[in-house]
Amino acid sequence: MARHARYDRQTALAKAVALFWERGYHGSSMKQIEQALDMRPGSIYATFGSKDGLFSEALAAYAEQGSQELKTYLDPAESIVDGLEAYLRGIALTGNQAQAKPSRACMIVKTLLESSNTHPALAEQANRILASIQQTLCSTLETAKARGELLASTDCHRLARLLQAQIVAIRSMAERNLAQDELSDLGDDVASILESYRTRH
Amino acid sequence: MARHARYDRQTALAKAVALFWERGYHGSSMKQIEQALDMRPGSIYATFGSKDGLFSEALAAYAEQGSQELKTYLDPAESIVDGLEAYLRGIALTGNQAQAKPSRACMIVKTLLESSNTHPALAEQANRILASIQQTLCSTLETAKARGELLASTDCHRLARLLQAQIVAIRSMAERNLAQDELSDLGDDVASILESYRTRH
DNA sequence: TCTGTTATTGAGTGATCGTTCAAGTTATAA
DNA sequence: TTATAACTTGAACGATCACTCAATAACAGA
Repeated sequence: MARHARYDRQTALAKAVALFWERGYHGSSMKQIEQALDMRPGSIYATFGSKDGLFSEALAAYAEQGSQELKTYLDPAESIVDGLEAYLRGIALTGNQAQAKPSRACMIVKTLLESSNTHPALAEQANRILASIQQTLCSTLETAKARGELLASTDCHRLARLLQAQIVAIRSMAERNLAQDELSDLGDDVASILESYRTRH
Repeated sequence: MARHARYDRQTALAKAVALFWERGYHGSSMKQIEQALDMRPGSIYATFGSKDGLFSEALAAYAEQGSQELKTYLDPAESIVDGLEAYLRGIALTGNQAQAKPSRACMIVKTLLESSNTHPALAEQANRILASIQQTLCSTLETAKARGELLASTDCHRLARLLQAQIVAIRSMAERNLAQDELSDLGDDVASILESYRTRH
């Protein structure tokens, strides 16, 4: 029919995630977006509709890659609870990651805190994503409980909420300029919280 | 000598705290600041120097009132650890507060996450405040340990860091649209983390 | 090669950003 | 009363904001 698109949508989105994650919604100007995506305003608006639309898609993409990251800890683990503890310790590590991330804190939480009183639509999306993650954690914990990893008295909904709070906590504390060992100690301490819900052998 | 100032500096600062806490640095325009403080630009710049200067003073004022709030939990408590647990449960409550707060999340954390890659001076200030709070928590825990409230094996520096992470977690989760009982359950679960560091009687 | 379709370009839109400052107002000191 | 110092005012500044659109370029099918 006609001309090919010069830009790959997924590639552009990945670059948008990096910029928005690093600088936030209000902190990222269209000028910076144009530079980061190597696209001119017309192309950006033709592809994503608006700055809001681009941010929204970027946030969704970030959430998807975040849930994949959790899976990479759960899959090779001996047990689900082992995997969850490894995940908590993993996100507390700063040094050993090959590719430096745009920000240490979670983009979803950054978005929630930034937009809750300034941009209701974004806040609602962040809320929906967090609720979805909590539900995923809950299902994971239910499976662990069915496998006998967790005490029969465990309320998985409550524990999922507590677990999400711990993830938020580590990622936010990681944005501070703490020493590596301080942060990994925190990771250990947080991971050990799960131990009190575990069945003893 | 000359004319009186029409504005009380502390009153203006309190209004600035409310606005910045609610909307963040980038989300608050000078127009909104003028309206919130009922001051014209010239007066604002004569009094606070710049938007940055005003925000910086507002953040410091917020930190001061935040540390006072902790004291109101510690002072009447039977023990230090009781007071800390009451504080954790208290910040998880949304309903019973007389005056509605501008935001549920902590302004210091909001500032840290918003400014870490866009406004180094603000991020540095947020970092310093958080380090100072952690030090205060550490001293408090040291006292509790000296009184025999905490296990002799307790590393107070680590526990202070874990405690601060829990405060950050609750306040950030409070920005979600969770039901009141969900949040208070989280407060209970977080408070119970301290129990494992407590001496048994 | 020509035609139709779609993508890209980038100068330009009005609005708003943080900030300035000359002018006006209100007090005190002489 | 007068002079002077302190404070307030608000129009206006250049820069930047998110966004638009007519012109141009690059492809496909005939």
